Amino acid sequence: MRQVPAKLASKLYGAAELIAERGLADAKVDEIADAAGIPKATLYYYFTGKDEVLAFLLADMLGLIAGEVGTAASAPGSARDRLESAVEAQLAVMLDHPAVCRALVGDLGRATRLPELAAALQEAFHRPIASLLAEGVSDGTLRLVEDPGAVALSIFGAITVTGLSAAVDGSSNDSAKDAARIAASICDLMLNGLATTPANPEGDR
Amino acid sequence: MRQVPAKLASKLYGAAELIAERGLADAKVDEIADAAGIPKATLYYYFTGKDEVLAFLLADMLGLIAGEVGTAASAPGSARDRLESAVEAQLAVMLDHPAVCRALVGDLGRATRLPELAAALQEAFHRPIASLLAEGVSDGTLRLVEDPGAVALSIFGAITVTGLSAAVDGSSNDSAKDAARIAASICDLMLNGLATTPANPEGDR
Amino acid sequence: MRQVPAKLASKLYGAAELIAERGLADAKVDEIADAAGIPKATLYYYFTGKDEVLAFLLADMLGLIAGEVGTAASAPGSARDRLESAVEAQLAVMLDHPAVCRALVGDLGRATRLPELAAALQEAFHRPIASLLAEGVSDGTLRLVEDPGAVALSIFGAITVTGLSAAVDGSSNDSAKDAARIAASICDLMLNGLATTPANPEGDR
Amino acid sequence: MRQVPAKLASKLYGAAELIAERGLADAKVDEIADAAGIPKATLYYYFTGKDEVLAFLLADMLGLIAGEVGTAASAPGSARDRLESAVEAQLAVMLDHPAVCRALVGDLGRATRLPELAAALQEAFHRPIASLLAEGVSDGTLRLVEDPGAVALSIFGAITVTGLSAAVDGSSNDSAKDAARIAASICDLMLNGLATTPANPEGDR
DNA sequence: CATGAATGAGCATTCATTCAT
DNA sequence: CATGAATGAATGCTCATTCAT
Repeated sequence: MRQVPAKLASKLYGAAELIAERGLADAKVDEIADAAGIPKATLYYYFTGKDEVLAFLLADMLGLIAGEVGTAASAPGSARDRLESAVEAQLAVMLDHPAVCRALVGDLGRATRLPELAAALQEAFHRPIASLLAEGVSDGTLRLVEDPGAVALSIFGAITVTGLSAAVDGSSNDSAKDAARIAASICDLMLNGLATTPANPEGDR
Repeated sequence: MRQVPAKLASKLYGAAELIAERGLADAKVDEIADAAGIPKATLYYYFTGKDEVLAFLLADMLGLIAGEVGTAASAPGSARDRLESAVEAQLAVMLDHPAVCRALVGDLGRATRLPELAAALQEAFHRPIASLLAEGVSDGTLRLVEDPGAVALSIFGAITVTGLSAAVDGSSNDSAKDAARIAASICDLMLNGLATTPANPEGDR
Repeated sequence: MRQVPAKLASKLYGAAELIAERGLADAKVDEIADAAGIPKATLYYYFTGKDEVLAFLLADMLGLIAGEVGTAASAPGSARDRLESAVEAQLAVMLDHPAVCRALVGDLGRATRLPELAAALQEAFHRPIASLLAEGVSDGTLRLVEDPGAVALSIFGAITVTGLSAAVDGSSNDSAKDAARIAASICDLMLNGLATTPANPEGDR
Repeated sequence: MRQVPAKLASKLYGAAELIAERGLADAKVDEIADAAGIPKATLYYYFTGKDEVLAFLLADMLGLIAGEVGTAASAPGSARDRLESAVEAQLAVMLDHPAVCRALVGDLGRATRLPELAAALQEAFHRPIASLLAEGVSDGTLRLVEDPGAVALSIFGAITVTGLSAAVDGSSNDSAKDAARIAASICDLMLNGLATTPANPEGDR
């Protein structure tokens, strides 16, 4: 895989919608090239095959997301506040790039099959949350739970599915506002819970 | 698509693992037929094509899941208790059929593309939760949230992603126990939240 | 091939239109069965295979035609008069059964490949004409030509192509009248020729 | 269907014999490709399917025939002489390309189904004859008949069937001589008729 | 006798990839 | 450096035929 020129990379994003629509496996190289507006053979000049094209696209997208979330997560403030920022950042980036997001999550199943992709997903989405949970326990702004891994996964799932749903829906056109609203809902749920009575001291079950 | 005999349906489940492993697009019809132990042409006698085979499998699985979750959700007891039962039921059925579940979520992207499947998913997973949330507000066991749709989606996401993760992992062999443990974690999170201080009265942001 | 019940035979004629439309090779057994209104497997009860079904249909049709033409050709009268009757009979039967005729002639190419069919065609269409030409020379009503075979073939071709054209066209609904009119044209041509000056005695070349 | 390179076109003629022998429906794409000496996939690069390959071949052949016949028909001389030339030209080209001719007539049934092909046939064979008949009336070398369309069709049929018969037979190896001999027979018939007595003035029937 | 269900064997078509220019 | 033309290797699907009932 040669150094991909920025111009080509940006053109390739034009294919994200296609991938979101058809799925990775069903997106033909011809279609990807057409959607990107470049000759098919040119793809093969820069990439060694279809999979590499897709890997490049996904990696690029994930890098973007990881960056934004990472920034929010490492800002100053309490872990709890930063968790809220990170949730919002994650939703914001998903709603900003709905096609990319659909392509990514739509072929989530591939994560099961491509370890590399699974790791990148973990890095971009899951780890920041897990870290913030731990930090929250340290700085006293979040309580200690029994199975932090499951909780991080739950939060990740809540964000991802809610974000995907909004991305697929696509009816709104103020994505920043949507992200803020949804993030508020999720954070309210995750922080305050739904119970009308405080948890009894003996545990929940 | 002809009426599929029960015997054939059950044989087809033998192909779920394959689909989970390879993904639908990469699972050759020959392989599916082999995995199910039936001649390829017989598949085409009952289904109009590869996609219909998958659609049948997914629909069948979703029906199963919907049944189990529905039973839990409509048992006697407070809505809050039933929510906990439903979460556990959902996780239990996911862990009971890990291959099916992986196939389902693995091709989740298809849900974006097949409205029919999206509707079935909604029916099996999402709606029971949404209903219980509303009932909880009525019977006073769950508090009223601002955006119940987003909350239901979040819970659905938490369960699904956590369940998928456990299904993919597959290291344990007491799935019922796993389901109970994970369900407890999720419910603790969803009911009690993570905040160390009660939500301030002005709202969280 | 079992004795074919008359009822079945008549039903099979319902498939002639289909064969005319699609061609023999492209008419699927399923389609033939559907067109005839009988179960596909029943065809296989009476016939050993697709080809036999087709052979039966074609043979039956040709038998019909041969009979009508034969009757006209063996009526009393001069050979020349009987030639005219035979031409008209042939056209009449073609226009009476346009689908059969199209199926038969449309797959004329098959005659090249199925010797049996070629022989039957010869018998039904070509031989009566050749015989009448010879008889006409004997009874003095038709002149002797140099290559009687070529002439018989020419007449056969003129009738067949003209009849096929009319059968395909299908715009008229008085087939008997059409047949008479076309037959008159052909006979006028074949008997009197187009030359404005009599043939010179040395022959045409 | 892309622009077909001349080289490819000429190679495809190598498959005409095969199509003539087997018929289009029974000629496998593999066999056609083999007979033409090109990879199967290359056929699909230029044509959208098997049918288009045949359509191209037939159209190409018909173009050839139309050219030769057109030349003969537009030479100087009386219409009657040119009719004789055209008949001979048509037979000559049929006997020169027996495989093509057999393929053409063999799938003549297709003409019933492909309007495009029917039009091309009309153009190549039928129209020149019809024109010459009309011109013959004008220049006084051919008499006026009642139904010129039927007569043109009859002549076309006579030539085609006779030519096909000779092409299928294929026993001779001096095709030019054969064409001349058959053409003479047909022209003798068409010009002078078979009647031993002149047509009676009241018409033939 | 007749037929619904099932299938073996084959085939048209697709598509990722190569490579000469 | 970029690409139009060409193709090898699969693969989804069809369809004539069988057979238990």
